[in-house]
Order: sequence, then structure tokens, then C-alpha cells
Amino acid sequence: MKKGVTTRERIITKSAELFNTYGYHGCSLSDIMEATKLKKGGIYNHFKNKDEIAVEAFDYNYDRVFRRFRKVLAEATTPLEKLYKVVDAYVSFADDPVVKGGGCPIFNTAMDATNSHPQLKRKARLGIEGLLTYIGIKLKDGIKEGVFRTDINVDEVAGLMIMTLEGALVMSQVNDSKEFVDIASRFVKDYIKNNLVQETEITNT
Amino acid sequence: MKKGVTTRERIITKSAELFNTYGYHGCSLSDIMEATKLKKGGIYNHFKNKDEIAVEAFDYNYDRVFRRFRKVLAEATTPLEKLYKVVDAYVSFADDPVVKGGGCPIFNTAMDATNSHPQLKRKARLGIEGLLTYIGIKLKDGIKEGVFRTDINVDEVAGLMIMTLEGALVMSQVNDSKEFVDIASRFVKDYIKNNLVQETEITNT
Amino acid sequence: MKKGVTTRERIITKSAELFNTYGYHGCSLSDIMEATKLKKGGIYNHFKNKDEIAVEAFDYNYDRVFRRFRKVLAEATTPLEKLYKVVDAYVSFADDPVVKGGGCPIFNTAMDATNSHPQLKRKARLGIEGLLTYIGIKLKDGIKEGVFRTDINVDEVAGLMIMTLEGALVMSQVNDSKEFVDIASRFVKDYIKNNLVQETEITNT
Amino acid sequence: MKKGVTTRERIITKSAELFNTYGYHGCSLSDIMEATKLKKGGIYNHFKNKDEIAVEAFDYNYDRVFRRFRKVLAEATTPLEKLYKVVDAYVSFADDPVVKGGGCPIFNTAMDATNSHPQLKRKARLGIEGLLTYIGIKLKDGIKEGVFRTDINVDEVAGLMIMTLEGALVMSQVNDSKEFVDIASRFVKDYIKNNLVQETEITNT
DNA sequence: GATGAATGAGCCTTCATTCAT
DNA sequence: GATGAATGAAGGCTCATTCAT
Repeated sequence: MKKGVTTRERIITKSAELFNTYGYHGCSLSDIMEATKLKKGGIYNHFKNKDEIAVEAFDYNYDRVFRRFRKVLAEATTPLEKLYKVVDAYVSFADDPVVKGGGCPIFNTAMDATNSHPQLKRKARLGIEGLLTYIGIKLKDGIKEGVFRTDINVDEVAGLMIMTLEGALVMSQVNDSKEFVDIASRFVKDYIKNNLVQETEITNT
Repeated sequence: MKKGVTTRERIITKSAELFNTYGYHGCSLSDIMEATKLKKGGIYNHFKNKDEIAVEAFDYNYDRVFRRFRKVLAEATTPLEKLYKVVDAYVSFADDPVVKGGGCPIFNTAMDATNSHPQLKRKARLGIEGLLTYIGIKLKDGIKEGVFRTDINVDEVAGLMIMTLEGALVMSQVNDSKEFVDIASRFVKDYIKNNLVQETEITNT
Repeated sequence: MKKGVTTRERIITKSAELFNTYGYHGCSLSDIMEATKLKKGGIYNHFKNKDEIAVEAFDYNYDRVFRRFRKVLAEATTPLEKLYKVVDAYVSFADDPVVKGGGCPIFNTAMDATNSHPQLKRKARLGIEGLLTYIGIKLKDGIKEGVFRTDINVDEVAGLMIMTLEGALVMSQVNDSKEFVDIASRFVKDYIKNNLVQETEITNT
Repeated sequence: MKKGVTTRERIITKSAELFNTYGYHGCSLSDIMEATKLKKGGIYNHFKNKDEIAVEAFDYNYDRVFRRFRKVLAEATTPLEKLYKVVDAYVSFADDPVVKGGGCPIFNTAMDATNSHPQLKRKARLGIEGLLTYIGIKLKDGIKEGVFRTDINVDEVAGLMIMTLEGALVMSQVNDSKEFVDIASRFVKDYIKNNLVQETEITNT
């Protein structure tokens, strides 16, 4: 309450950045110590081990991702706008990272943990399911409202959007350029417009 | 002399697997020792440090990726077939990994090294450029032969194919299922058919 | 807090002996571990690396040298007595080493570090300057009090005393005998008596 | 015979420099490998271990010291000149080291080996005895020829000359200046003139 | 006579963790 | 709730040495 954030939160915040930047094995407790200005004991007072920190840091980063989505989608009103904004949110990851280290922390963790940290892998998997669900809901809403075609495979479309935009993020990160996210953004938006949107009016006229 | 080369290759082969599986920081020299049945000194007789191993391991994996592409594309004759086979090659990464640990080692390295290993990051970037170039050539060949539309943006299309398929690979890995690569495969192939291929017959009639 | 200081001091004390005995490269952290009954981590809690230990160990030994000087000179009252006692202090280095390993730690470090450890070399140089200054002060005091001749070159005389006595210490050490320090002692004392002391009586008569 | 020097000699020459520069523990076989452009095996063909190299390197350096003495004394004819030249030889160690690393290799080894390498310590002791004997002979020759006083203690004088000049060398090395050897040189020469030379003529007249 | 390949022990340093204070 | 002090294991790397070729 003192400074608005508890020590525990500070540890999570800082290590969330570190884990997203360097990965689980690339980030040591000394790094966390330095970042939090705490000593070993101070950290272990709040967490029983590094894994626990990593797991909570993931949760924190996961939350940040969805905060970003909600924030970017806030002003959108129609399902189409909302879906466009989902794309914009992904683009924003490149301009203004949700967390230091860049990219999408969910995807970053997925790659980092797949073969080395079952617990984090599981979290990452659930995280991606979360993304799928989130986008899925936007799609379903649009279908319900008659904006999107009724024959679209929601899971597939959501999956395609995610893989394209996430893949683009990685490529942009390693390339130090926004080029690929921009390409992905345009492509996905075109795809939405051309393949998801009901062409009722146009056809009818 | 023969033996030295063999040992060196064994070190590279084994550590290529280890680095692809656990990442640079997640794979220790002890791991390499165990995998190669060598002692530390034996390893350091062939490489001056861990970085050198990692770099050569990347080169090895990079080569494996393109060997796979060439192998899968071997029987394809037309540019369209070739492009389809590029997709199939990516799908094959999920069925039968080019290297232990799964996924695409170029992409894996990209994520692993982005914030922690400039040299590997550069290699990964060049690796992705290699992928872009490779697919770009297939596209250009198709355009030249009149199979693909002349107005396609080669770089963009190549980029889109890669980001989609690579993204799908990561999602499949963390999900322990081929689901997403299959979706990506179908999608990309449809895209090729519907958006890249010249619609000569239709036009002709 | 008390305990930490104690441990830190123990590390310095013990490694001061080891460095003086075996030199920087001849003394390993394992040696320090054994001497301090600490594990590596325990040592690195107090020092960031071997160099830092070596530097502080030098400071400690430097201090011991001057403590010895002060102790031996404590009872001396006149400048002449004091200068004699400086010689005695050097002799005492052979009988009862200021620090395990024997000789003069300042000189030992000088030789050990000259070509391999710039930081320690600098410390050793400053250490020798300290010796020169210390003896220089005794000489100047004697001059001021009219005991020593006014025309003596203080720096030269101090330098000559040091080089002779230090050289003798090394020779005695390698020879396992006090022979050379005794020779040096007698010589330097004669030199003081015959060349530094004002011959007032003779002149007066 | 090929290049005038055998491989064995090259190993000794190079490692003699290295040992004099860095000391026994500060010089590794890798350093010797690099300096000799040989591989491990190539070195171990000629020496059974590092100690053997170090011992022979010492002998080589010892020889170089006496070669220098002989060279500098070559033109001297009278015992007095010869003794002066002994001093000059020592001074030359500072201007033009007998062996890379500087100083007097005998003294350097003495300090390096005293507490850590009995075999080398013994060699260094014998080396210093050699210096004592060498200077002793010059003194005895001078006494025999009536140039030096008959009552001088040959061993003591030789010892004093050595400790002073060697001590000065160390101080000059750590100080990166010739200052102290010059002081020592002047002092020892004065001492020779004033205390060793027979004052027959002066007294007689 | 030289190299190449390998080893076991040791180097300095950092790791994650514990626990008394 | 935080620190200080300690640990055992492991990190990457170099050591001196051996021996088949």
C-alpha cells in the first residue's frame, strides 16, 4: 500500500520483463535481484522458487496482453471494427511492446518453454487458447450480428489470424523492423474484409 | 585427421539438437559432453568456446532445413507444385522434425537469440532472409513461366507464407498437435491457388 | 553484521598469507576455500572476484608491514635510534615474518605482479613509495634535529636502504639463512653512523 | 642443425622468456605452444613435463646472465675496472634486459620459486651463489694484485653488491624507471672506490 | 619429430536455494 | 518483511599430461 505497489508486485513486474526478454534460462535470480533492488532473501520471502516467479510473471504478462487488447478495442463498436482492432493491437506490440523485451509474451514463452519447462509450456498453451477464445468471441459476435459470414470456421480463422500475426512479430523482432507486422496487418485486414464479411449488400444491389 | 573431423561433426550434430531443443542458455556444455560422450577438454579441442559451437550448430540446422526443402521439392516439376511442396515441407517439420526439439530451427533461434545473443540473432535474421529468398525464387520462376500472376508482390507473399507456417509450427508445438500446421497448410495452399495462380482458362473462355 | 565482517576479515587474512606465499597465480580459490573453511559461494558473497581479494589482501599486508615498523620503532626516541630500528624492523622480517610466506609482502607483490597484474603492480609501486616516504620522514626529522647531515639526499638514502635490505631479504629467503639480512643490517647501520650522522664533536674540537 | 637452432633449443629460449616474464604459475603450456608455434605433442617430445622445461629454461637464463657479465667485462683489464663493469652489467639489465620480462632472471626465479617450487628454488639459490662466486673472484683477483684492500670480507662485499643492485632492479621494474638502478650504481661504485680500493698512494705521499 | 585427439583435474565464477537474524 | 551469510551444484573454460598416429 505504501508506494501503491507491494514488493511482491514489484518482483513480478520486473521479472516479467526479464523473463520476456531473456527467457527462463537466460534470466537469473541475480538479474531479478538487481532489477528489484532486493536481496536474495527478500525475493524468497515472497516466492518459494524461481519457477513460481516465472509462472506468476507469465500470468502478469498474459494479463498485460489482454489489457492491451481491451484498451485498443475500447473504442470499437461494431464486430468488424473490433476485429480490425485486434489486428491493430498486434501491430501495437511492435510499436509499443506490452512488456520489455518485445514481441508477444505468450508466444515468447511458448517457444522458450516448449521443450524445457512443462509447467510454463502448459501456461503458454492455455495462453494461446485464451487468444483463440478472445478472437473467437469477436468472430461469433459478428456472426450473430450478421456482419460475418455464417459458414466461417471460427477456430480456424482465429488460429490463422494469430499464427500470421505472431509469426510476423517474431520476424519483425529479429529483423528490427516493422515491415513484416505491417504486411501481416494489411493481409489479415484484407482477409477479414474479403472473406469474413457478409457480402449481402453488395450482392443484393 | 579423419577422426577429428568425425568428432567435430558429432559435436555439431548433437549440440545442434540440444540448442534447438533447449536454446542457447538452456543447453550447457555438460549437456553437450553427455550427448557426445566427450569430456570438456575434448570439446574445447575442436571449438574455442560455446558460442562457436552454437554458431556452427545453427549453420548445421540451417542446412538441414534447406535439405528438407530440397528433398520435399525434389519430385515437383511445375512452379505450382513446387510452391505446394514448400508448404508440405513446413508441414513435415511437425511430423518429422528436421532436428530434435522440433519446430523450425531458424525460427527457434530467432526467438531464442533476439534479446540475448547478437551473433546468433544476426544468423537467424540471415536465415529468415534465406527462407524468403528461397520461396521468392519459386514465385519468380512461376511468374516467369506464366503460372503465377505477374502483379504479385513476391517479397510480401513469401513473407506471409513464412510467418503463417512458422507461427503455426510454434502453436502446434506448444499444443502437441498438428492441428494448426494443417490449418495453415490448407489456408496457404488455398491462397496460392486462389490468389497467385493466373486464371488463364477463365480469362480465355 | 558482525559475522559478515569477521568472515570477510578471515578471507583477507588467510588469502593475504596465501598470496604472499604463492603469488597471485600460484594461489587458487580452492586454496582460499580450504584456508577459510568456506565454500566458493561463501567467498564470493564478500568479494566480487579473485582480483578484489588480492587487492585487499595486499592492502592488509601493506598495513602489517607498517604496523611492524611502528611497533619496532615504538621505543626509539632519537632520529638515529629510529633509523636503526627501521633496519631492525627489516631484520625482523626474516626472524618473524610479518605474514606467512616470508619476506616483505610489498616487494614480493612487486615481483609477482610486475608483468602480469597491472593493478597489483600499481599497488606495489605505491607500497614502495610508502616505504620511501616513511624512511624519508625519519631522515628529515633527523636532519631537522641536527642529528643527520644536512647535505644528504633523502630520497636516495631511503632508496638505498630499501633496496639493500629488500634484496637481502630475498637472498636470505632463497638461502634459508639470515646471513644476508645480517650483513645488510650491519652494513646499513654502519653507513648510517659513518655517512649520515653529523660529526659535530670532531668539528667542535 | 636445419635452422641453426633445434626445436628443443627454441622451446627453451621461448619458455625462458615466458617464465622470466610471468613466473612458473603464470606461464602455461599453451603460452609455450603459442610462442614456439608447436603443438602440445611437439613440446612433450622434448621434455617430460613443465618442470623440466622450467628447469632448463632457468639454466638457459642463468647462462644468459653470465654471458652478459662476460660481455660487459670483456674490455676491462684491471680488477677495479672489472668490478665497475659488474655494476654496469647490472645497470644494463634495466636498459637492455638479458631476457624478456626484465630484471635478473636469477633473482626473479628466487622470488617466484621460494615457497612453491623446491627444485627451482634450489637452482635459484645455486644461481645466486654463482653470482657471489663470480664477483668474489673479481674481488680476490683485485686483492691478489694489490688493488683492493686485503682486509675486505669478500663474501660480504659480493653479497652487498648483489643485494643492492638486485633490489634496485626490482624497484626500477615496478617503477618503470631506471632511477633506482642508477642510484644503486653510483652508490656501489663510490663504495668500491672509497672502501675497497687500497689507499696506498694517497697515504704514502 | 610432430601432430591430433583425448582426458581428468582444476580454474574462476554464478547458479538457485536455505535459513538464522 | 528484508537482509546477510552460507551452501552445493553447476556454469564455461584452461590446465598439464598422454598416446596413437
